[in-house]
Amino acid sequence: MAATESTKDRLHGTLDALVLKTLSWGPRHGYAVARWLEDTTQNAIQIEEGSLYPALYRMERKGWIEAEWGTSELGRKAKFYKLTTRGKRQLKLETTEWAEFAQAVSVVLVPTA
Amino acid sequence: MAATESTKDRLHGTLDALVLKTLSWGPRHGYAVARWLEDTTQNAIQIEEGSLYPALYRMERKGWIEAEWGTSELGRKAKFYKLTTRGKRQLKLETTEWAEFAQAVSVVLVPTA
DNA sequence: GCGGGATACTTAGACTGTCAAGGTATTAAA
DNA sequence: TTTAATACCTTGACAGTCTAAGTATCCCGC
Repeated sequence: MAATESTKDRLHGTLDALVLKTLSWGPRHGYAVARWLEDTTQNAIQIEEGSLYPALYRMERKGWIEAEWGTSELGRKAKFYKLTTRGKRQLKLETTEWAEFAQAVSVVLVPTA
Repeated sequence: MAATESTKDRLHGTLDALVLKTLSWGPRHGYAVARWLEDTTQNAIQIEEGSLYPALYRMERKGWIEAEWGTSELGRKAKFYKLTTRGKRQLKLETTEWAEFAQAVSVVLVPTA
């Protein structure tokens, strides 16, 4: 509700890159990934759990990340994900693509120049 | 194929703004909208017809644009769309949202600053 | 005058990724 | 003992994109 209805749609095809980038700072469990993204973007980006966990499984299947059970900072059971080599490559690729796409959209939407 | 598979996904929730913006320069028919966007972005943004026309119908239903049959520059029957007042408002809104979203994503992906 | 290519619109169907909303379990605080 | 925060998981719905196929017109070259 807070963010406008359509804001969510924009995550399409970008969520993966955001999660990969978050993990590039070191292993984290899912919940922490979501918190970190919200904090870092001052809630501009909010990730629903129903989007996050499926995304993590997806990326694990693709070999971009690896999971391992551990203990969270607060002493709770948690699954820690870490970036693989392929994940790093993928992150690099998606970052470039995002930059190009964002640039193109900006050219259209804000052409005042 | 040319653009990576995920590039397309990024259009999600952005296509409307792009089309509205295109029409803000004056009425155009669908085909011309697609051409203009491709030209302006040097093919970084490619719009499939199966996405474009449904998007136009959707926005017409929402009252953001209005259609009128006319004749194209090449003397062919074509449906010209023009922005309504509500469409202009919507464009403004989506432009702002896009800027915020893109900013947030950039903060995450390119934090080197 | 005939075929091919660009123009221009339409629609059906599949797919994918996000979301909402529910659930489990543990821990700490109230 | 009840509440809230942490942490994970799952189901089902939905929306918007894509692929792919079709219609029709017009122009050009041969």
